[in-house]
Amino acid sequence: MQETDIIDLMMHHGVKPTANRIMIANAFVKEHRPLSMSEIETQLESVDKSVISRTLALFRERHLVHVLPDGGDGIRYELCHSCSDDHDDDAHIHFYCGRCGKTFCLEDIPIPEVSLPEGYQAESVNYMVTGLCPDCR
Amino acid sequence: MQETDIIDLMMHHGVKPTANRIMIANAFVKEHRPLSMSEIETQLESVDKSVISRTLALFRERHLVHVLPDGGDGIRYELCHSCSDDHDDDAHIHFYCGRCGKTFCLEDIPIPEVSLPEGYQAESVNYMVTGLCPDCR
DNA sequence: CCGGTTGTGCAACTCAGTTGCAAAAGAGTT
DNA sequence: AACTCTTTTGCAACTGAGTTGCACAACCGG
Repeated sequence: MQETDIIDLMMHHGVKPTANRIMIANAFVKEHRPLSMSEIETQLESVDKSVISRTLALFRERHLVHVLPDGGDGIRYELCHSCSDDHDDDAHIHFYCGRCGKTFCLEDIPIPEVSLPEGYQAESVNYMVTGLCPDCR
Repeated sequence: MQETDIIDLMMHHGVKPTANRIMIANAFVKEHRPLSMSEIETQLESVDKSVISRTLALFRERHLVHVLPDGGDGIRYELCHSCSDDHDDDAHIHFYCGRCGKTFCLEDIPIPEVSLPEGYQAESVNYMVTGLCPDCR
């Protein structure tokens, strides 16, 4: 993805593309995997954590990123590709490596569906496999 | 499950059954769903949070509970039923209600398996559906 | 150039969870 | 029971991730 594409994406979601925001969005493109706030903080030393916090909140509100549970204990943000501007859609499984702590998207693997018991109404599904990634095996 | 069973379970996992620990384990039996630390804190006002913290760490180490991501942003602990004393096993899906914030075990629904790409080595799988529970619909 | 809106950087704050430590409770021995 | 050693408990202090308040800077339309 080019930087111009990112800017387009942000505009399309009603987010003004400032320098900080572009850097943060670029971090997702560069790593190509869901990032935690602290990972972004480490990667972008020059950007204050308050800016990162507020930017992620904004991105989330505008459906530019969505949230998924970290394999460890927190949450991660993933750049939306197929999400519309008012609805999140994230249909692939994720893999959390217990050694390096990274989370990967396995984009080719759709989440298998299940049928819920009477009364439960699903909105979204998260499928997370924990184990060792190719680099850490 | 009777209180004597809980004590047996604890003994079997090498955990000395003190009054506090029995109360904490009972909370899981009573609620019959994964609990967060703060939920336990609320339910057992008389038990100090440091005791809860240390007890959960111990339970976890001895495979009496295992951990799963909270649908929200933290983690929850679930009493192991089928886990051996040195290995966790948790093969059913979970449901997180976005309104009341509770997490439910759907014990009858096994997690559908997927085949991972070359190089990824799975250890455990978590399948979490978010939505509205029967009480909150 | 001006005035209003939006974004930024710093410091202060919050809150869940953890840790240090001394007192209390247990368990085994004589 | 008295003694000693180990484990658990309760309190207070600490920690760290994340958020918020606020003044200043950047931006934008007229």
